[in-house]
Amino acid sequence: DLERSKKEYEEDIINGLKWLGITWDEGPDIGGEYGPYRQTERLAIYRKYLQQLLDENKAYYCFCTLEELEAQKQEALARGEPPRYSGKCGRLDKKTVEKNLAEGREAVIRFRMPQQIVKFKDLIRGEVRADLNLVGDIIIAKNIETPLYNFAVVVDDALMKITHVIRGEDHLSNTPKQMAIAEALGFPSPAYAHLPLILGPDRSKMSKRHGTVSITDYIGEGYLPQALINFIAMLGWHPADNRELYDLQALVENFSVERLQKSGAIFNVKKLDWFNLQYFKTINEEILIQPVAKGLIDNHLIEVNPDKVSYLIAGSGRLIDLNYINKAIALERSRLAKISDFNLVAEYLFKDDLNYAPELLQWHSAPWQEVILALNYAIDIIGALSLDNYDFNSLQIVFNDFVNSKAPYNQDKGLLFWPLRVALSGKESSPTPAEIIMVLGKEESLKRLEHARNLILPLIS
RNA sequence: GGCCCUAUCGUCUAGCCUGGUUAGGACAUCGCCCUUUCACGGCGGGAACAAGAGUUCAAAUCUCUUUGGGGCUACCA
Repeated sequence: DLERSKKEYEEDIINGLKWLGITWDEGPDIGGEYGPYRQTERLAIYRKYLQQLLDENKAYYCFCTLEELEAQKQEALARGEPPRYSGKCGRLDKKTVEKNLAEGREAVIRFRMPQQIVKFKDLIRGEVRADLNLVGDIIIAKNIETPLYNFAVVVDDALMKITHVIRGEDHLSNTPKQMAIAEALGFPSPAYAHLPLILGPDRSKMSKRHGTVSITDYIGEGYLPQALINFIAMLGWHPADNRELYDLQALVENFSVERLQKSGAIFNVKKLDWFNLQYFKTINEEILIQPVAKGLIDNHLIEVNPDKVSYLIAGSGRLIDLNYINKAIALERSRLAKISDFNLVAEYLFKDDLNYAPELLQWHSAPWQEVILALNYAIDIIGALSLDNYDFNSLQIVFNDFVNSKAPYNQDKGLLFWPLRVALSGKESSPTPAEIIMVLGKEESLKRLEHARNLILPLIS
């Protein structure tokens, strides 16, 4: 169908498969012995076989109008019968057909469906039987130049020497038709395996209305190919043991058709996220820097500095470099399941005007005086330090020493740490203050603490 | 409606073929620990054989029926 064969769809599919790490030996992008591989480029081939069926009287022209067909269909339905073509035009004599054609009447091509019960062995479902009497003479081409799916794939499978057709269960009922066409053409039928469908949360076939369905979209959402492959594989296949993590190679080594599932599985995003986390944990931070920087730019949190090697915090003009981003990633790593989470969870590190209610600074409704006191202590401590000489651990020790030696903090550390956290991050959940300080640096940290203090001052009467 | 496929925790599933399991694992959820918050991590809990009948000493497992779910029913693929 020309409507669907847009170039961008093709590229979408090819890019998605490549991203997943799936390769192929032949295809529209790399050619091969059995090409061409685009159905739009195989029209001459289909025409030849269409003509063959016509010549052998295994197919015929049908001149019935859409209106007639619709009327018949409704009639059949009303009688509670399966709607199928009456076969009327199949009984036309040769002269009439030629006359009609010569007059330029519109005609589709129908296949004379053998009236029999067929059985075939599906690799997943075992023996499947279908009654072709119920199907009727299906249309296999809109005209000699425009073949339809059920006919075209049969020709393709045979000519391309396809041995196994593995596809969705939604094609199960097409299989007998295709086998009948193959037989009429004198082609052998490939082995068939019909996979269960992936379902949306409402248990119906997963589609656009369920949200994200295309690989491209999952790439955009920051998922890792290993996670998507692993997750989808487990949706329809399961090993005998309890192993969960399989990369593509392990899948290839261990896969077996026998262990394929028969019933449809609901696509559970939470589990996909878990798989992603498993692989995300193993990837090196260096690899994350560029994609994360790109995400920050796309979200207008930072912009590239004219010098091209550093970045500017949007709005404030604070200068940061890749090392800063690197430290930020390390800091938030455990809160990330995928790259795109970073913008949300680490926004405060790339945004200098934090918006939070002053009340958030109060640990268990501590009085404002206490909050001010805590902020002041912190400002003194940090102000006296040269952070270059510290790392997270040694800075944490400085704070711990202070807290342990001073009441009331030795009784309730939150009294000190909570206001710091909020002042530094603007949030109630964040890494520990010492960690944030090591990323922000002395200057920006002090600025944020002072800002918090200024926020409170007017509240004290 | 007709035809076809299918049925174990909320979800993905192991077990079913070759009857005898405390019906196992993972995600999610809940609780506890770690802890200044969150996350990570560790430990633990609750949670399923769709229903009925039959065969059998014994049924998730074999047979039948019912019910549920899904797909197809195009001059789409």
